[in-house]
Amino acid sequence: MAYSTKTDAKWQKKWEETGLYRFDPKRTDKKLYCLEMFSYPSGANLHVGHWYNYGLTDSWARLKRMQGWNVFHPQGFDAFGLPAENYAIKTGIHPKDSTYKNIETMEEQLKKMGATFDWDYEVITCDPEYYKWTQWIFLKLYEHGLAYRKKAPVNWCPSCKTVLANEQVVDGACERCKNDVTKKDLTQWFYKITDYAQELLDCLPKLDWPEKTKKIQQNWIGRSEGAELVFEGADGSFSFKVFTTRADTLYGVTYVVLAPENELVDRITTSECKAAVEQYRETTKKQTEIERLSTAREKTGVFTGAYAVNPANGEKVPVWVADYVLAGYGTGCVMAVPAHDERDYEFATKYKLPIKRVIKGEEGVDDTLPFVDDGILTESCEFSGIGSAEARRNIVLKLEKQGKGELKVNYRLRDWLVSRQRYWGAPIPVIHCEECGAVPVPEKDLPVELPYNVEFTPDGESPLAKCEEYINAPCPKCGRPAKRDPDTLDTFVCSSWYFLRYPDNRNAEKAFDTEWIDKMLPVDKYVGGAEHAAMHLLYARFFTKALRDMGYLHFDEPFLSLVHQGTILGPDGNRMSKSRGNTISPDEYISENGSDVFRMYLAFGFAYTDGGPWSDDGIKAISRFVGRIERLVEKATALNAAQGAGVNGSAEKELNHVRNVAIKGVTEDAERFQFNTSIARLMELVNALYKYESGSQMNNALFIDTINDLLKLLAPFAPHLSEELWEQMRGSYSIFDQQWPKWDEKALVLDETEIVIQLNGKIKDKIMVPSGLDKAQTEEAVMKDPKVTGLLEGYTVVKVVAVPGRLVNIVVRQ
RNA sequence: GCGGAUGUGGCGGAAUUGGCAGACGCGCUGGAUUUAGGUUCCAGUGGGCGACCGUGCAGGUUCAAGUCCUGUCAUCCGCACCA
Repeated sequence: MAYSTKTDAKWQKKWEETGLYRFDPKRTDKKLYCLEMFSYPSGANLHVGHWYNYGLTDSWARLKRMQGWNVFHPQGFDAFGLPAENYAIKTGIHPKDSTYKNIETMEEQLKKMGATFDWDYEVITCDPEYYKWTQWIFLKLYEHGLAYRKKAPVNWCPSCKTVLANEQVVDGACERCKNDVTKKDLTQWFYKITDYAQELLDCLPKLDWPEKTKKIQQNWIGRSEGAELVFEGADGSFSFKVFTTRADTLYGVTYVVLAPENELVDRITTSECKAAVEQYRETTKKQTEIERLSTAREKTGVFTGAYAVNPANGEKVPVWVADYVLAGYGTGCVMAVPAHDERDYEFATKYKLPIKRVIKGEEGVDDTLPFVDDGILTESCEFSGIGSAEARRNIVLKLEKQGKGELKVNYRLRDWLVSRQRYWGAPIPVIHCEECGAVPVPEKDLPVELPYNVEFTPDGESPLAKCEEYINAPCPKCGRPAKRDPDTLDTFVCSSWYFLRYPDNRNAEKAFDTEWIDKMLPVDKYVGGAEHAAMHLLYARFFTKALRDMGYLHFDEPFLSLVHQGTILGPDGNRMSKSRGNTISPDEYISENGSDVFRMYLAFGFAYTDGGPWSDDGIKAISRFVGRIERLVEKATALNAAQGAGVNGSAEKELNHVRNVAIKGVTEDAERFQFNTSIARLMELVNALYKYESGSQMNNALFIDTINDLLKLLAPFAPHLSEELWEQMRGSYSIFDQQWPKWDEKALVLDETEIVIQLNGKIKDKIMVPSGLDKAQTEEAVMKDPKVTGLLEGYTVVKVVAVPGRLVNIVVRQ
């Protein structure tokens, strides 16, 4: 019977019945935690991306298993989120109902993939048993000062009366009603990830992660060294700090700028300027972040009427408000040095503010303004004549003595806003009491369960706020009537610790057992999309470090080794999308060819981390390859296995050579997620077996033995097929309990090696020499070869470069 | 605008520390099997008649460059004035 979905079903059943992939909790010494980023349970079937991520990582896990590792390979669902809630608003189907239904479908599909997932350890983030502990972590963070409340602007659609996610704002307008979106300040919960900014940066070099991902995180954290300087109001009624990396340009400050959102603006704006400033602030609110931060746009701003004093020289400079200054970065105030900053230069030119040079270029350097490089100070009192680098330090040190400045490291990273004005998420376990303020829900009362009966229609309030039986609760401290926090947690919170829950998913007493997860973690291999390079991966690292500092675990990093799969594009080379009509549905291909053919095509047709365009022709090639293997097994099972032994003649040696090259190649390539070349080595082995089989004499034992190795090497990539053929070869169940083949170094070396002969770097000929010659021997063998002496006639040899086993380059002169 | 990545036959893609460019496969060509088509099996296949030329383009380093250096172009992806 040829391989088909029937084969898939047969073995999936047997694997399940025998519990083949069950993790053995007793063998933690050889544990290997292999994890793919879990998925959102959408209503649709598994798409090619799921297969590419899960199918091939599963192949890697199978390889590791056969190498003797006790692989922990769990799976679960990131089940809270916006799509289910939007779906509910549209159709009236409750998010809980649709989500659990989708999970059921998806589980079924994932099982059909034939992966080694151990479903006993499944985690679903919208289960109260899970989010109970998401809430518990919130309480712990709060207890340790890592969760706090502050005001922050949200996108607000005045017409829908609802808060919008960035992706729901299209060109400054509400996605649904097309009205202008503005900003609204709400008091919201934050996690203090900035406390860990430095450590998150410091630990990056040690991680076995793609360099570009580390770079993204490094940029996201954005450490910059500079200084905080104090500017006082000219009338002495106020003061504020600015952050600058260019303290050396302090004497060139001709104005200062506050972010429009800065609270100081209200206090300092003079009555004559009030109207203009207010109007400017309103316009700013309507800008989307993209518009506001666009470089193409002309800079705008207004004068507040107030003046501040330059702490270095006592000069009076005007205070402006402009939206090119961001409230969330640094102090939200900037000292403007138009002569030495492009943005300030542009702004000053437009509003006719003075421009004062305080830095000269070194000898011969073009220092036309704006001159933003380091140079020599000028017009800067006692600092004139010294270099920028030195001045940056000295100027701050001088101000420090007067209490007007200090050296300071600033990070671009902002605290993580976790409040969402949504229903379908983990409720924030806090009760707001008029007397006692924000009171955390006591641990014993967790989980704060999400009520089922709520009104989703957006009307300006969090859906939970309108649910009377939910929102009203007695204050845990004083017992008086109070109200629950109406918001839910960002779904990134749920996914920031699921890998900690997997190994201990049934624990009803704790989020996880410390001793146990210290054994099970860190995750040894984490595989998922590059789009999570900044946020998810940073948040998960932060959670790990925070929980470590609270003593709940004792490792520093959650994911030791990380791989990003590439993207499979449509056949036209574009990103797959319904609107383009270029989507590929795995289901049709699988029912026609079987899941292993589909998986192997994904393995063979692409460089794993690059991805690329889909091709139907590629899948046919794999189908053919499977047929070739089946016919080999058919031949082998008809043979008398007792005939023949060892590796003797040259044909046998050649087959054995290819076999060992394949073992080495597959072992090393699959290890580093280079599945395409792994399959190529298997194809070579199959070709060699055909060639051997067509020869005049056959050593049955060698042939059969080689086929057995072939099947083992194939097993990770085509698990059902290999298990089936292994059974036909009368191997004992299961092939996945067999030992991974080891290669024989001796068999990798042929008797003779081909050496390339180059003359002045150009290839002229090739000769065979005995293998294993060293440099001098290679040179000798080549130089006395008649072919070479012939080549050299009429030339003078200048130099000979010999590379053993590869080539000899002879440098000659006429 | 800034940052990152990529660029190799007709196509997908291979090439340890710089050491035979194009592994493996698709496609194509030819042959065998077959009544025929398909399937299967075998062989050939970067370009050029050739000396030679070929890894986006132009330089450079080296006995030797797809690989290292400088510049440049194109495509894709992130981030958005970071003071």
